[in-house]
Amino acid sequence: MTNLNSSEDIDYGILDTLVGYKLRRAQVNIFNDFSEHCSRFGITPGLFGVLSIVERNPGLTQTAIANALGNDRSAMVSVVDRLESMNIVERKPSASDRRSHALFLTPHGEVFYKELVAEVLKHEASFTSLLNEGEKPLIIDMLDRIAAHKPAKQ
Amino acid sequence: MTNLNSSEDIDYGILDTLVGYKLRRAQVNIFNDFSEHCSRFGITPGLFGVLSIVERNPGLTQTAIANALGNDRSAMVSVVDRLESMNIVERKPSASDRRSHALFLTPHGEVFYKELVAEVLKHEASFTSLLNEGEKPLIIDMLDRIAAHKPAKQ
DNA sequence: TTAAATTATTTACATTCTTAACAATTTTAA
DNA sequence: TTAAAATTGTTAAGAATGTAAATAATTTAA
Repeated sequence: MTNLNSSEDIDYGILDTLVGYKLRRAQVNIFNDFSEHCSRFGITPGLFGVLSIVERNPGLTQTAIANALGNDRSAMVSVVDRLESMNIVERKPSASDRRSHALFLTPHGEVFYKELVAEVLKHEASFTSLLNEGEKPLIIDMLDRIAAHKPAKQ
Repeated sequence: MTNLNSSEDIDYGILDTLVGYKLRRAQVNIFNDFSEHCSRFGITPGLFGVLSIVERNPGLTQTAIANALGNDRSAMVSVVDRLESMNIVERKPSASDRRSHALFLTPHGEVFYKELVAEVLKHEASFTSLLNEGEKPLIIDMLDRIAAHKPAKQ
């Protein structure tokens, strides 16, 4: 077989040198695997992020969680609606501010989250096995730098 | 100011250890900066990927390009439509297969792409400056591993 | 105490991705 | 050679995600 137009024959040019492109390809792949692992839970990467913050920081408002995750406030509404309909999270009136909702895991949510984390850790281990000694903390450090970088507008 | 609910007070829990989460945050940030740099060209990261492949591999079919970039071929249609409407890319009938279109940069597309790459390289340099000696090839290598990993279905 | 800011929410919209279907064409197999 | 299967570009529909603007309720600041 002559392999015409197969991806092995492709010259990626500058793409092969761009961190942004490589990040994208890696992120898509790892997110797809995450979603496969967690499909039986009905949980996407985005939902898992919210759950993780709520579990470790019970009582936060929706806006605080959105800020923590770099999301827009308005996007939280449907996410929390969904998690509430799954009986995983509940909105409670905030004691200090009657405009806002404090978010908590429900008792079922606590159990659910523990099982979910076990699955997420399997997924993570599968990818971490690709990294050599010391590489995981290093890539996380580099990714933190890239995520925090705010270049001056020009 | 007591900084109530500011992101500094947030416990990210397991998220802080997940390569997938860190990848996501880094990727969103670098893509936003890419888009800002290239907004005057009307080019998104996705369009730039297609242009880069076409420039280095003139005459490829839409499906071959989609495969190279990990996209679905149906998504190529509107992308190529857009690039054609910008007079950057043109579809030509394939000599060997009357079902397919061979893609090429137009003469204007060649000039356009050169200017675009100059801007992309400025963007890239801004982020590469965050990485120490030897870290860029290393992160690209790690990202390649993560992007290529196909865990066995379980 | 008024004016400004913030919260959650709704709505609308643009993107992006998937999936399925289709006609035209090519490839494969009988 | 011919019939069946696969491939190409395309269209259409639906889901997911992100963004932006507007609103009422409430809080904060002047």
